[in-house]
Amino acid sequence: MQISSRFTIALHVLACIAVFEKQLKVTSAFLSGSVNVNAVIIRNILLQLKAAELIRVERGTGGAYLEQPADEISLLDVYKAIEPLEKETLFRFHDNPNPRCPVGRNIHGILDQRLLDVQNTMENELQSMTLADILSDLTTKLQKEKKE
Amino acid sequence: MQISSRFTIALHVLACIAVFEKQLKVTSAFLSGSVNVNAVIIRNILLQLKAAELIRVERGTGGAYLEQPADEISLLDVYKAIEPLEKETLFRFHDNPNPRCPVGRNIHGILDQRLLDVQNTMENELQSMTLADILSDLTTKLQKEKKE
DNA sequence: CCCTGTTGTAATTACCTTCATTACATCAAT
DNA sequence: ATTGATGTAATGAAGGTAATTACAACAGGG
Repeated sequence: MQISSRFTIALHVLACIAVFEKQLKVTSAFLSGSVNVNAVIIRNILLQLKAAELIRVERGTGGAYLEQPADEISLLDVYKAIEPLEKETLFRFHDNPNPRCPVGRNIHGILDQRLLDVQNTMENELQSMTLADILSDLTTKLQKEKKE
Repeated sequence: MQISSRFTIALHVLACIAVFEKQLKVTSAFLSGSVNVNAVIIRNILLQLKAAELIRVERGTGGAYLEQPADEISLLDVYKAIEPLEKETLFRFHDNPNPRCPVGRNIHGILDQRLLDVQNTMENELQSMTLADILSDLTTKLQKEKKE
């Protein structure tokens, strides 16, 4: 099972806002064109990013803007804004192990901590990367493009 | 989006096999009773664990057995046996970013490496834990049960 | 004040994955 | 041959993803 593409879409959206917000009005239609998914999907993602206070969206006139500096928006911030993980655990657990089996009645307690460790490790890695890193990679790539 | 419960089911199954294989015939019906999911689900998981050479399954007579020592079966081995992500990545990517947008035509290349780093970090953590660790936790818990 | 462009939001649809369930062929030992 | 188990296919329900249509709410310009 994979993590939904809405996460990478959100990163794409944030990168677009950072790059274009000074030059033009970054609307859901514009973002829809760059990401190439339906504008309603974009708008829902914008709502989630706004709820997490990562961006600001102008209601009537249109346009999205970063609400925090790029180096303070970590990939974990975006991940948590987008992924509505039930009970916050990455790993789903089978519901009703048999309490009359010594393994069945203990497996949940045993695995919970270890799987949480795995999840925390992953989230720490996500926290170590910021939108600024993405933007830095991007300018590097764009400069390479110019040379050719 | 969460990782399928088939992963924790597989760990439950392996723990049961390790605990019971010397005492009784560990059949899919028995495992189904301990895990509390349908026997066909168990059988399919057993097939995947067998394909990964983690267990052996007796065809006509029935019964599953560990094919490797518990301290050589890492949680990553189980994860890879169960989750059919072989060629795919943990993070799904939106398909067709607009190549005429400077962000759109570069976002994939930029994010790929960073998301792969995150995935590798998670997998390394999974590799550091083995079935023997789970069994050790289990015996500790069972001894505590006895005291009460 | 109304028109226009945009956001916020609901509803519908199609598709995919997970898991439960039924059914049955295959197999090994007695 | 009978028995008890595995291997495997097919179907259905439930839930999530994403596309799409539709429209109310809103802000600014003419």
